[in-house]
Amino acid sequence: MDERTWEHVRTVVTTIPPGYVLGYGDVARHAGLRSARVVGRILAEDGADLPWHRVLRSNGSVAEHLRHEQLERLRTEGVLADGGRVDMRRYRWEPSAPFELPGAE
DNA sequence: CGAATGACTCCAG
DNA sequence: CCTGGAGCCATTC
Repeated sequence: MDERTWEHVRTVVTTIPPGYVLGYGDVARHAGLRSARVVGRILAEDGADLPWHRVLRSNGSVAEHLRHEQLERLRTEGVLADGGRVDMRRYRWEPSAPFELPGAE
């Protein structure tokens, strides 16, 4: 793994504004990666000082061992999870359209 | 080098 | 909408 790759991932994750989230796959794309698993691995090892809680699965669920902490952190930012599941359609952050009205499906 | 593992994703049923 | 099963990528044994 190149150092640059890690930097890219860190940059993307840090860029996600509070109140919004991204999927591992999304972060992978923005960072120029092709695998979401790699993003997960990087966050697992180097995500301690990053807003890693703003990254979740594409379906809005999160890994079991992180479920509690992650959902709690998101909740403090206004991202509410229903049934242990976050509404990606509502909170998903798109760099090109961050001004989409919340709740406006 | 092959097999197992994990903060994942997609497709079928 | 929920479950399984297969695919994927990099790392570790």
